[in-house]
Amino acid sequence: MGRKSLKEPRQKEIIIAFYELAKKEGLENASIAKTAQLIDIQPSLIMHYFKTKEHLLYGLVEYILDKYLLIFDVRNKKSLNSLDELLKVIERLFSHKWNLLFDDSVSYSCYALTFRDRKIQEKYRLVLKALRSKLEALLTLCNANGEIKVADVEVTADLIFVLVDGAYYYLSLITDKKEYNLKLKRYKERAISLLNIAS
Amino acid sequence: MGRKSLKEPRQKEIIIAFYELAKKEGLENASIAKTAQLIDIQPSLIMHYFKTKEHLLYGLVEYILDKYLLIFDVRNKKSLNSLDELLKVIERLFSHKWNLLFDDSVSYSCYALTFRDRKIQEKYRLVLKALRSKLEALLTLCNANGEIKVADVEVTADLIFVLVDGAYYYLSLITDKKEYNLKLKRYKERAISLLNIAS
DNA sequence: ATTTATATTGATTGAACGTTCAATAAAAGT
DNA sequence: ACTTTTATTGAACGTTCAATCAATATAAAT
Repeated sequence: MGRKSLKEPRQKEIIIAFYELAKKEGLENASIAKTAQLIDIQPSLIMHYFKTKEHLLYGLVEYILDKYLLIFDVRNKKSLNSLDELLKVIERLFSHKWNLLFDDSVSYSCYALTFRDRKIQEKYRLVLKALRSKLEALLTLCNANGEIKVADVEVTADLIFVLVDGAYYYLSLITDKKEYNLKLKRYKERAISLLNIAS
Repeated sequence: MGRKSLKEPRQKEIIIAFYELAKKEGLENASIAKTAQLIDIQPSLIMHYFKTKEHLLYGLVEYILDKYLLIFDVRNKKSLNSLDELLKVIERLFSHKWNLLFDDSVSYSCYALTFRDRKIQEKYRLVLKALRSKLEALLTLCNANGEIKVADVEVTADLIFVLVDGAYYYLSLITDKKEYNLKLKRYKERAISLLNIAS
């Protein structure tokens, strides 16, 4: 009995508003009051769904990290062979805009929290490990199918992500489109060269 | 005439205090009042030397970025040949603790500012480009001395920094010392393998 | 000694912060 | 109709924030 709980959808709505605000003004300037104003509710309602601002922050981090894993959702109508799927994933990794909601500023701010918040650190660790595992599995599959020849799939998967993460640290600063695309292409080719694709 | 200006040393003192505070509590929790308290001065004195908090932040970013360039100050008593110097620089790049004052949390927070502050973005761009240029010069020198054989020094210098930046994005999360050192060694060897060192 | 420029203090401002709480509204089950 | 549970409001709390300003102190030059 009693009223039906709106907890889940309301929490998500609040997190999304908080994220939108953080994208516009920076995570450090995103407040509960402003978030509430954005979706026309009272600040106290946010406190009702998240006991503290810290919990709201946890919600945001989870929301963002969940998006990371979507990179591997490559499926579409036509069933791809494993190599095409792998290449498509790598393509996505280096496109970085596979998700329009992605925001670099907020991402790095959240990542910075990792160093002072154990829970957030653990969340990140899990996701980054999961990403590597997924790529590793894909490499193993392609290996078995004789499409690529990778000696150590763990090392290679790791290295590809190192390339991706390192690439964007620098690419984020490059405004010149030509230079940006040239560098991006280089990095991507470097990653693909690690695969030893069977000819 | 009039009193001698203390501007430079005082500003530096304030920036360092602000940095220490940011290291402890996170950049987003570092305030002017707390900084003042740390070095036993009035908050208004900080406002005297930095018109706004924004300017204090600029000071901090410059202070941090200046440290980056110290990686290349490898000189000591014995004069090294160019290859040894190069290897020492790479060693440092992958040690990441060449400077005890370095703090990852504050670094990523500052980097996040890049996306919403043009001036900070420009500062970062300049420094990251300078770092690559310096490594490039070193590679060119070693090439000329026949110690290495690098086809495109620009591409290689860039790639080494991509490896460094990408490596630490993941390494920061690894608490297990063994795994940390193993991964670090891998990344470093991968970078060195790009050099084609003459045997 | 006086002038001049800078250093530093200390009080104060208004706005924004996260959080609390009591009160009311709305919806579900009995 | 009554109970129970959750949703939501709106006012208020004390604290901290960046910033302002007038007043005083200090040190150099004349």
